Amino acid sequence: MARKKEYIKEEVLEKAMNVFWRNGYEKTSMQMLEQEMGINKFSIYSSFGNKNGLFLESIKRYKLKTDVIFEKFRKASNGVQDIKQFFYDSISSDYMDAEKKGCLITNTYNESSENRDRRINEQMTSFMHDLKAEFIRKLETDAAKDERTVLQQANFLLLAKHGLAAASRVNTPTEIEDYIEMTFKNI
Amino acid sequence: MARKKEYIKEEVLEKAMNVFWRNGYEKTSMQMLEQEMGINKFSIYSSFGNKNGLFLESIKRYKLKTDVIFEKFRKASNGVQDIKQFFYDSISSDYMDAEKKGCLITNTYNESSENRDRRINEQMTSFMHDLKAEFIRKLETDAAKDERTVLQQANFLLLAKHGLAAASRVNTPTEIEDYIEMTFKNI
DNA sequence: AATATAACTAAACGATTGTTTAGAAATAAT
DNA sequence: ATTATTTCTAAACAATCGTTTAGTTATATT
Repeated sequence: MARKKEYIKEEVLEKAMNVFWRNGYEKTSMQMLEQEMGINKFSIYSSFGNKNGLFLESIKRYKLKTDVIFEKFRKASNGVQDIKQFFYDSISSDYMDAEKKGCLITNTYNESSENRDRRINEQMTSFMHDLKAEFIRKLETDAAKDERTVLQQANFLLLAKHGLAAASRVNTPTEIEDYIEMTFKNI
Repeated sequence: MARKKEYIKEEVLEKAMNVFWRNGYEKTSMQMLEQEMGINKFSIYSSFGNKNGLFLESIKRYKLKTDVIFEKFRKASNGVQDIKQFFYDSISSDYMDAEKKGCLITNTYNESSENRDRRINEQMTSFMHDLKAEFIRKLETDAAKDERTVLQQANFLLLAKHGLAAASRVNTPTEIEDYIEMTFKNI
């Protein structure tokens, strides 16, 4: 009864996610998205609503993508060592090439958090919450740590991820490795 | 021979610096600056050239402002303990009220670093370089640390400052204190 | 084959960005 | 008091932002 779409929604979404990943939300314009996604603004708006909607879908897709790492992390059973491995996996070139810098969600978190779409904030909050919960679960496997220590270290590791995100943008692999090793030296 | 300025350059610069501090470079518009500085766009441009020039002067002024803390840091003589104290001073309410979040220069560093004015990048690089040099000097006072360890820990602390900048935007004072304490636990 | 509907192209929308400019107001020197 | 020079106000600038819309093209159903 009507014309066919000339693109696959998930394909252009993947491309959009990569643009957001490289440049951040604010620095990504609809013009850039049009070009990189290879479809017209009209098609973007009809498929994703608006820029916020497209970003929201991109974040959800990012979560799916990183879920592989997160599941590996969740299923592992070496306590604190798993967290360290998770840090290394997060910056591994397997799922992140040179132009995609850091963690999309952590980066977004660092962009000024006000005036943002509610649903996007929810996605970020839940991501951070899940991560923290998993940190806590891993830390708790060490019976030597009391509850206060566990919470303290979980917060520390969550913030360390911000340092890692910053590092993966400007520092060398050696410096990044140094940073991770130092972070876990007394955890 | 001519009309008098109706504002004091350093006074309006102080106000501009605070606006940049609160919002970051990109999110600060000339309209906001006009309003907060209390002078016309024409006056801004005749006094500071353009937005970049105004930001550059703001950074220089920020350096002057924080030099008090940095000098205290430099002159102290308790080695690593001084670095920790410097971290605490950096977030103290003495020089930073609730709306100014984190370190202006570290924040700027976290904003995408490309397409920026050369002179601004120089200011930031020199700030980071000076900070790192001082970290190294303090760490070296501990004879137990070999050269490699000193460099490794200096890099770690520099990146930890990014985590602190992120923390000071979203976390509670207790969490921030936890973060600092944990950072220095094994330094 | 005709029709209805969805997806396309491409231009325009109003708002906002940083920057410039024309003209009025003020002041110091003549 | 006139003149020269600087600062002011206020409007406009071109460029870009995210978003919408009018009109054409293609396809599934009748």
